Amino acid sequence: MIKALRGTKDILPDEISLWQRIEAIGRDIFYIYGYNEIKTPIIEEASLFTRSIGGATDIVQKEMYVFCDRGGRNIALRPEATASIVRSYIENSLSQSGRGSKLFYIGPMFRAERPQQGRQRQFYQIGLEAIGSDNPFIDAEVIAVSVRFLERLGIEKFHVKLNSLGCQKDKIRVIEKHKENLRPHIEKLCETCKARFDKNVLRIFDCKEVSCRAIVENVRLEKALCYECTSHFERVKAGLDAIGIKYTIDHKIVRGIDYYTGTVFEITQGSLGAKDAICAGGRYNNLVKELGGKDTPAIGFAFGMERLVLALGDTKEAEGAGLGVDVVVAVTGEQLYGEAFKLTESLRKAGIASEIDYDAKSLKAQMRKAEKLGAKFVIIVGEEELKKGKVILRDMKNSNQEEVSLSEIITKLK
RNA sequence: GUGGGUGUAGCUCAGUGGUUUAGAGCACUAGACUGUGGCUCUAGGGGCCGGGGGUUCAAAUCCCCUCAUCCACCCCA
Repeated sequence: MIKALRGTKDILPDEISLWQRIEAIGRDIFYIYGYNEIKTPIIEEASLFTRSIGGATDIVQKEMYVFCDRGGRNIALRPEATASIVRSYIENSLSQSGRGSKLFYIGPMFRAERPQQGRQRQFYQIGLEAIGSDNPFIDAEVIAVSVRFLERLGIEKFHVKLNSLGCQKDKIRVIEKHKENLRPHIEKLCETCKARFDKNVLRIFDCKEVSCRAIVENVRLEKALCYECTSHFERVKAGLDAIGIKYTIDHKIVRGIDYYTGTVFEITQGSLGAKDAICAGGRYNNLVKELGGKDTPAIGFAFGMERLVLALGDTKEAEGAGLGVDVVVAVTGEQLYGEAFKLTESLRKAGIASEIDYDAKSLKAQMRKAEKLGAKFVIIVGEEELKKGKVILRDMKNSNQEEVSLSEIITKLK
C-alpha cells in the first residue's frame, strides 16, 4: 500500500474547516492592515535560498529539498517564503506599483527535518512582509498584526519575545566580539556549542548545558548595538507600548536565518511543548539589495499553520467540523427517485445545500443519514403525497412536519 | 542527523510463546419500530497484529533489519 511520505500528511475534511477559518481570519486581518495577498511558485532556483537564508545554515545545508530538473537547472522546494517574495518584489518592480510593498502569503514550505508534532516536512506558513520602510512604527505595526491575528483566532496564553540584532555592522561586530570572548573557553563548551561557535555563536547563549551557561554568564556584552540601532529599537518598544502590545525583551531570540538584521521577534504559545514557537519574524534590511534590488529595508513574519491548528485545538474544541447540509431529500420507494432527483436539483439551483442518498434501502436509513449530515430539514417524497403534488417537510430540530406542495417548497425553505 | 518510547479493527486500546475462527469500547450496517432521525436492546460487517527476515513443533507475543509515528536533542514556523 502506498502511504503519504514521511513528514507529510493529509488534511482531511474534518479538519479542513479549522484551516479555512484560520486562513479567513488571517486574510481579513491582513487586509485591514493594508496587506495584499501574493502567491509565488513553490519551486525556485536553489541559489535564491542559499544566498538569502545563508549557505552555512542548517536549513540550506541539511534540510532543503534540491534537485536537478530536466533542463539541468538547480531547483529547490522553497523552505520559506520571504526569499521568494523579495525575488518577486524585485522582478516585478512592485516598489513601483504603489500598493505592492505590503504583502501576505499562505502556502506550503518544505524542509527535510525529522518530523514530530507541529513539525512536518511539508508544512504550511501564513505570513507577511512589509517592504520599503525602516520606520520603527512599521516594526510595531507588523508585530501588532501578528498579535491581533492571534487574538481574533481566540488563541490565548501567547507571549511576544523581542530582541534586536542590530544592523549588519553591529551583527558582525557582536559576533566577532563574542567569538573573541569565548575562544579561550572553547574546549570547555559542549559538543553542540563547539559546532555553534562557527555556525551561530549567538545560540551558545541559549544552551541548556550548565557548564556552557556558566561560561556565557561572564562574557555577555553591554551596549552591543550602535546608537542608531539602539534608538530604533527604543522607538519600536515605544510604539508597541503606545498601542498596548505586551512583550518581553529576550536576548536569546536569535533567528537561524542569515538575512535578519535589527528587530527580531518570536511568539510562543505554552501548550505546544518544545516546539512552542508559533510565529517568528524580524527585519531584513539588506536582503533586497543582496538579491539584486535597490537598497530597501523590510520586515516580516511567518506563522506555522500546523502549530496554529494545534494551539487552537487546545484552547477551543474544534467547533462544528464540516458545514452540514440544509436539506436531505428522502424517498419511500425506489420508483420515486426520479421525482426526488428533480426536486433535489431544483433545491440546489436555488442555493439550498441538499443531499440525497440514492443507495439507501429504508426510509429509516435515510433519516439516520440526515441526522448524521446535520440536516436542518428532511423532505420526504412519498407516493400518496406526490399524487396530490405535495411532499412532507420535516423540521429536524423540533420534529414537526407538514405537507407542502412542490411549487411552494423552495420559498418555504428560504 | 543523535538518543529513547510506540506501532493489534475507521478511532482509543486489551492481549507478552500454546483452547479450534485475535478481543473490548466507540464508530459503521441492519433488525426490534413492515412510511420517519436522536434513546435503548439485539445482531452483523470489518484485522497480511506496520513490513521483511530469523529462532521454534508452535510467534501479535522472542531476536535482527526496515518503515512510520511520538518525545527529547539539533534546528526551526
